[in-house]
Amino acid sequence: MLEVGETAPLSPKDPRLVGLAQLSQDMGRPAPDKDAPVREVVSRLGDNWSPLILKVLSTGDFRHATLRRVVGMLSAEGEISQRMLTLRLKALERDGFIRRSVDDSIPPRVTYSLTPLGTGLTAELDRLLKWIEDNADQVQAARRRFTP
Amino acid sequence: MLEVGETAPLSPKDPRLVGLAQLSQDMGRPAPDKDAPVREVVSRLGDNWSPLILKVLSTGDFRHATLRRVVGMLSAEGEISQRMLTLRLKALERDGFIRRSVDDSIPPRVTYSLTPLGTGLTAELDRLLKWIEDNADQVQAARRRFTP
DNA sequence: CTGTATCCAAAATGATACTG
DNA sequence: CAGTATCATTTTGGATACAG
Repeated sequence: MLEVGETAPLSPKDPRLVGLAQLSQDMGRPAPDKDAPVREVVSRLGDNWSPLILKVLSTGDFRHATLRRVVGMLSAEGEISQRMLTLRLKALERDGFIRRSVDDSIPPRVTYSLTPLGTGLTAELDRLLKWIEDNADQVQAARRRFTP
Repeated sequence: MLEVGETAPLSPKDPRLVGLAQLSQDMGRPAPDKDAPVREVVSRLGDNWSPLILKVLSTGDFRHATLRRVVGMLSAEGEISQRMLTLRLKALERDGFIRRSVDDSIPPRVTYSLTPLGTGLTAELDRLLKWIEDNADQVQAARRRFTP
């Protein structure tokens, strides 16, 4: 019964674990913290629509139908379904990134806009997008180089 | 046949469209550019495991089994399945963010580490995570305030 | 116009067994 | 040890019809 490879190791004194302690905090204390905003927000940013919605709203306020058309025009996925748009908007509103304003005309006019918090998030998002954009060549080069 | 609401508008002179032009570039030229790294990489960052894998690797090199255990320990989702770990690692390797090194002992020893590109991405990711962390209170406050 | 409800297809993930 | 293959389950998203 020999200990092969790394079956047993990972002792508490492993130097790699030191850096991991803080990370553990960031991703949600104890660990099974499903609602940790960090986790959820990042996950939101990873869906196909939320970043695009945020970016579009960063150029001005939009009403539901218009927003849908503009998002659809900019997306590689084609049109966003009305359902998805509603879902995403609601999630973003819930987290305080966008504001939903209704006026009481008939038919009602609903306008979406970024909150200050949403503006902040979008700014961060822009930084990330810019980095990826700046390094897109390297990514594509790596892909060509890659052999499965 | 009156034009109700925003059915017709969005004329070329709409000031909001100006800001959108650049965005259109960023998200993939023409538009239906599915492989645009920007889109794919962001989407990768949005899955539950990739960011965690990157962050763990940023603390040092790891072998497959160890990485799996460490990631599992830090995740709110519990263990990562062997399959998912393999899938994520392959995707990250394909894009040039991590390196897979095999030595020819028996059994083979496979080690994963960040590439310089991966280190850069992780740094950007950290900035974003930090922003979210710093604003987590506001997000949670918004959630409590939110009424469906 | 701005959504909600329902049904259905597709994608992501996990569990398990198996291989070099 | 490090993976692959396969199947079951969950999650996600789209289409459509309908309501205030």
